[in-house]
Amino acid sequence: MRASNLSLVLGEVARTGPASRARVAAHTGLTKSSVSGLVTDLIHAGLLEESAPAAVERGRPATALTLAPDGAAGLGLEINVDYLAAVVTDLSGAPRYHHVVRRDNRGREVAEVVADVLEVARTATRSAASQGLPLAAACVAVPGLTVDGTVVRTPNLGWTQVELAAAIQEDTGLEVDLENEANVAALGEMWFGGHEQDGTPLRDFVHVSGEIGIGGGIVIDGQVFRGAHAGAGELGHVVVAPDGPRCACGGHGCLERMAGQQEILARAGVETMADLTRACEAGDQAALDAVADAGRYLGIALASVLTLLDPAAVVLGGAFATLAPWLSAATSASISHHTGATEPPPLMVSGLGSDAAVRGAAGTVVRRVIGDPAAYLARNTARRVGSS
Amino acid sequence: MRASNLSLVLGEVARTGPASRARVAAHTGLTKSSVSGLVTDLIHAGLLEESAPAAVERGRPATALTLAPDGAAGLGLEINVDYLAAVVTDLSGAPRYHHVVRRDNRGREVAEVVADVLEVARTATRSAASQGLPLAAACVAVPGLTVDGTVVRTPNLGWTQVELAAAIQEDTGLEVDLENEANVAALGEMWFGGHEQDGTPLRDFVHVSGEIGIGGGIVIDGQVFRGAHAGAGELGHVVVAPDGPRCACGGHGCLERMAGQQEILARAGVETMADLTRACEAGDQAALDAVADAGRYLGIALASVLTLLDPAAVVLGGAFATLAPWLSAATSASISHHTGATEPPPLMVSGLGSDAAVRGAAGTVVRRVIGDPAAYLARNTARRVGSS
DNA sequence: GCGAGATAGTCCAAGTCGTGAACTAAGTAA
DNA sequence: TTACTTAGTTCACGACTTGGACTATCTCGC
Repeated sequence: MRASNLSLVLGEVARTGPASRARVAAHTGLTKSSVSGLVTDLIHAGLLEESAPAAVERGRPATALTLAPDGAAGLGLEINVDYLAAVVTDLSGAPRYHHVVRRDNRGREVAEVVADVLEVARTATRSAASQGLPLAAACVAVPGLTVDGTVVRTPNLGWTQVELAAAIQEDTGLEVDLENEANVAALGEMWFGGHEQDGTPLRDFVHVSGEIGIGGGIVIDGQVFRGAHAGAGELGHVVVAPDGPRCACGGHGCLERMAGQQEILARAGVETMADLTRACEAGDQAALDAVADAGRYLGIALASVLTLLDPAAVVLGGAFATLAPWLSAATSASISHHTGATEPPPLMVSGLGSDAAVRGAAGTVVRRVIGDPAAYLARNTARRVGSS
Repeated sequence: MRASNLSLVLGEVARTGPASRARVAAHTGLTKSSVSGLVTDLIHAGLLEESAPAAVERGRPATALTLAPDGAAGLGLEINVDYLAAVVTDLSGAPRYHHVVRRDNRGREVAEVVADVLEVARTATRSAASQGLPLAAACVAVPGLTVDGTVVRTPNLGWTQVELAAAIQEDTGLEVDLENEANVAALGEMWFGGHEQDGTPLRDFVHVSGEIGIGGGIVIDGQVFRGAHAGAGELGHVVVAPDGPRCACGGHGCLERMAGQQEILARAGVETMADLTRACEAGDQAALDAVADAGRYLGIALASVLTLLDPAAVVLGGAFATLAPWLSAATSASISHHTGATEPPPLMVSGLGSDAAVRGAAGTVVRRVIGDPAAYLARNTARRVGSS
């Protein structure tokens, strides 16, 4: 009904940029009159704006419709092993505020870290308010499994059963959603990474995020693939060495055990990722071998991923993006060796690096507004009525 | 609009069996009056029927609504390596005609096999007509990759670029859809296999169909997962032995190369699957070892599948269903060893065996009618008008 | 066996929404 | 200036859903 048509119109403008009512009508299949009505509603709601008519060839010039720069905004937060981050995004997805706090959160009290997150969130909220941006909701990227606003566990932070969403919601007054870091990173990469294939944006791909652990985000037809219990995409624990050593997860021969950061650093004989990069740049053979080894294992895992999921591309993110120059050749060779495909999907390198997850989290919020503007308006007007 | 509401009502009856208008209204969220209107339309269209009122506790007894047994029917066809099959299914999914022709199709001319398929289809069509079942469309299960009505390739039949859909369509006058055998087998298993989990039908699972090759069907939220180029689910070519031998697909160490029928038979030292089953029943150690070995490899592949896709269950079909008694222990152990999960998803055994694919194909047709009855009616009345 | 209560289903007036045609607005090309 | 082209609005109509009133048909308790 009208709700879905509102989204259709708003989504069309969001996708294709400034558009006239007539073009929206043509693209969506609705009639000009319907679009006219829907557009006036969206303008009154403050989500759409008219801008100056563009010069044209023939006929009456079209009045361009654009997403209102102060229509609705999303707050993205990220809790990670060695940093916290916040981003505020407007309807178009453009970042309007960006802040990162570097600090190793391993071993710290959960309450302490949560307090830091609240502080970061408050500062971001104030910035949004001062810019006149109404926050629709917040989304938090967490490096672990989340269910219904609760962090079930984060392997590398050691959290279990933390009611994070409620805490942030109480403090900021915003609706809060928790998401797996690998999943929102994949979405961020899709929306803001600028990847294209045959001229159209990527909508089916696998994103590999190599932070301390190895995560994976599977995106199919523009949607994150979550599986039955929200546990899908755990690329780090695909079996790449059936007779391999025991992994922290309890399995044997997992990718993370064979090609995780700890393993690479140990084999290369260096301490930090920065050291490793320097060693590779200097042509250190041990470092290059260690990275190539990891690339080979990654290729084995990706070979299975490609045959099982048939994605259109693979995007290397996080640490793997940094190591790509010395890693991707080995990975590509390994993929070819294990799939026999003459033309495996392209191996792309992340354009956002570590920002992908926060930006994806913030983007999730505004995409949800675009996906159902009626719901956003209903909530918003209801709140106004309630508070008046 | 009305189209989606018609489907909502019809789908409710299809899911929950005989239901009163009132219950449909309560379940779907529509009002009683809307349901009344929609139901009269569906009855006039011949898709729904009123049956005798059931005895009740208090109040006016409800007139039960059931799917019309002769409302619309689907023709399912299957072309496989060593047989052809046809099934006609009524709206409820019940098979009303079932015919299998056993014959090894390897090495035969494509045209010959297609002629056989047409013959099988004609006989099925006649049977449907004599039962008063109006066929809505046909769906053909093919053991290979299909795109847009064309069989791109079938590894074990050696077909390439066969315009199968057009041929069948011309001969039968039905709309024809081609599907991958493993995918429709998974759907058939879901709809007609009787699998349940916690009292609700399975909707997220992986179906392993071990015929001559090893295929996989991934079902997520009741939908087949196809990937970007319709090539997803190729379980047979997941890497289970990174240093293993070359597979026919060009890769190395694929599951099919390590645990396919040929490999098992060779290792067990027998000629046919029937021999193998007998040997296992007799307790022959070589046979038992061969099957257990295959089970172990299958477990490695499934471990990766479980971590990547997080399904709620795994269903063993085809030859693996037959071998399950001697295979599943090894598979379960191997899964546990490689995932470390304390409670991996249950390993179920197919209830349909080799019938899963044809029944799934026929079911696809009627499910499509239920999913969009308005489209079916539009096509049907248009045809009637056109031919009158 | 008769009314009260309960449940199923229909009917109808009201309101919502998209459609399509006619119309107005605003430009270019000759 | 006229013809043509494209953008956008207005409005009557039709298709649907809704909600309430009304009818139908059963069980239960007296």
